[in-house]
Amino acid sequence: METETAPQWLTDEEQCAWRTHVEVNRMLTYQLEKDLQPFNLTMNDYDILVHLSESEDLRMRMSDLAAATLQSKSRLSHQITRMENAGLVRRENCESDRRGLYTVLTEDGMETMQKVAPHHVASVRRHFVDLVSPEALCELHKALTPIAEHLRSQRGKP
Amino acid sequence: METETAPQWLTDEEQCAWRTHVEVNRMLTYQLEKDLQPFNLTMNDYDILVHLSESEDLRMRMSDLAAATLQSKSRLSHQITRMENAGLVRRENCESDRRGLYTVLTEDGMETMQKVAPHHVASVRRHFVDLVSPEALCELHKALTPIAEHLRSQRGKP
DNA sequence: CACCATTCGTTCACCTTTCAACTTCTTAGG
DNA sequence: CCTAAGAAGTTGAAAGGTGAACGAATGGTG
Repeated sequence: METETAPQWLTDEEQCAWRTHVEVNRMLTYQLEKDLQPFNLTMNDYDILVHLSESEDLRMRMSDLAAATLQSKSRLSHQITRMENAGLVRRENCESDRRGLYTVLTEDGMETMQKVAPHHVASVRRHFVDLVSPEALCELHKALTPIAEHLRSQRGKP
Repeated sequence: METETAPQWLTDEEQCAWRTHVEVNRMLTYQLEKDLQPFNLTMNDYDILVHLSESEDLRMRMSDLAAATLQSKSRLSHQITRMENAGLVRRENCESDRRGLYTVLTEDGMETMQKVAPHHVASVRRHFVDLVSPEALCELHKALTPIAEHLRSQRGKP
């Protein structure tokens, strides 16, 4: 049985919007990464520091952190090992579930965070937020919201 | 002399828009990548096939292709080696500049492209384009345009 | 013309990510 | 309880990415 249908190609407007979106993402990632380099941090490092610093007791379970930062457990494990060696975080056993581990933000990690955050925020402003009007930013957010919801609902499906 | 100024933190709206943007990008990349996997292609592969198929004589210089796909020459060189082994492209000497090489789309590469494109477009629709109204997509595009321009102007600066 | 800075693309050594296998512990069912 | 299914996290090997260094070719300048 035939299930093929004519492909629904993108219209010019759609294609243009799509390509811009992809391009912005790649270039933006590149710039933000570059602006963090002087501090010897990657965006992944920074993201993890943010999550930890916003968590109760400055700690998170490995699995939760992996889910929150959208990466595999394996990748996170290697990543945390590196950050541990750099003194930014430390592993700590979990009493209630002895399979589990916490990643805990160290004093050093917190200081690094506080030192770097202003620069990173400035970078986000310079390359993104400050380049569009508050109204446009709001429109952008409104447009992305349904997409974010859809994608969240797709996480780890077939 | 003191050059520090109070950090311009993001407002709640700004932060929310920003985080959504980052999140969408990561999840979207993940989904598109996943939808290409059954065809044994990565987005990088696909992107290169698109660029080549849209070029005159189905060929591009390495440097131009690297610039177009926003990756380092080194990375592209490895990437093309892999794609060459997969039979999708082939390297060809450049007559007018004997330092140079062309990456040329092969017959196989073209067929792969034509086979995969409808699926990829469907994927882009499913996870992005079709989730927002044409008006919202247009707003999105309008909001991103100045950002894209800014970032293009930053390419390879200090 | 001869020179030297520059460009083109590859390579090497090193780091990061992926994937599957593995250990340890928890938990639901009989 | 005991067992089997499954979750938490790590590990190690293989694949992919980075950045500096390199050889070959080009092209503007004196």
